[in-house]
Amino acid sequence: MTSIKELAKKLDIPYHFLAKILQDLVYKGLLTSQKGPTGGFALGMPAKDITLFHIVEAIDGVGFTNRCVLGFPECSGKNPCAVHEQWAGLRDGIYQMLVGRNIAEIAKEMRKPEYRAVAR
Amino acid sequence: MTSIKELAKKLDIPYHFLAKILQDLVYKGLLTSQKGPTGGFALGMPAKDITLFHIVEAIDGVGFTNRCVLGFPECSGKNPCAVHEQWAGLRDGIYQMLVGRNIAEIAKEMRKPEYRAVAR
DNA sequence: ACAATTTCGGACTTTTTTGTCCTATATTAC
DNA sequence: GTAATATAGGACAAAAAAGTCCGAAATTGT
Ligand code: FES
Ligand code: FES
Repeated sequence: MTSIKELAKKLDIPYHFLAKILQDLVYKGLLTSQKGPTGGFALGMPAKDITLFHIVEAIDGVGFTNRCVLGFPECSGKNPCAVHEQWAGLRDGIYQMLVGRNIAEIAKEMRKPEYRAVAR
Repeated sequence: MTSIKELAKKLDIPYHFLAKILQDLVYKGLLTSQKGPTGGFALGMPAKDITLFHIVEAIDGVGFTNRCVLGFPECSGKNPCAVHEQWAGLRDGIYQMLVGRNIAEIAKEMRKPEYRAVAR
């Protein structure tokens, strides 16, 4: 269990700002939380099972998987846009990229101090 | 030359709303414009030369071509993120998809009434 | 020169997103 | 049971984005 206070200090971002993010992630199911002393936040499932796709789903949404990339009302082979075929392949590639990585692996890879989350 | 009035009617979107978009596209170089009667807007270069990439560049920006897809401060082989390699391929695929289509081709393909731009 | 038409660019308003703060509620240890 | 500590959730504020409007400037035809 990690508390907001602790995490906010480590990440050097405002307490209340972080609080809202974490609470949202609890709501989305990615984290669990516990109140009271010794309370805090923890992963909602084993790190091995949390993929980048889960995170993108919680933070940005995954509408890209079924929406037309050119913005047309629907994406289907019935009425394909100019890049429908090409996009189908790329979209699948992105999906595979996201589901193929879990945060247990990633955490292991990212043990270098150079890696710091940053506001886009 | 097409006027705002005419286009707004065809697309069934507010006049002033469209005006701002067109003026922005002139500023970005995608369109040219002329004032006065018989004035209006026209393509800034031959339709054959305007690719989807130009349009994405003008509307959304093309930061995706050199930014880390996970949001880290920089994207380079020196300090690759967990999906840097995979993303490099996909990113290039997207780029090729965008530069490989010009609006002359697309216009020809999209002569069907089913195709209507829509606010996402 | 004048009147009509059309874009230009900034001001303004509204809506959405982002960020902050405060009170309530749950949990723990004593 | 009480005090301390932690998250929950809504209210509030600020900032950004999206959309609207209007007067100015340019162009055309008479
Ligand atoms: S219709 Fe455009 S991506 Fe499928
Ligand atoms: S470092 Fe993340 S995509 Fe290159």
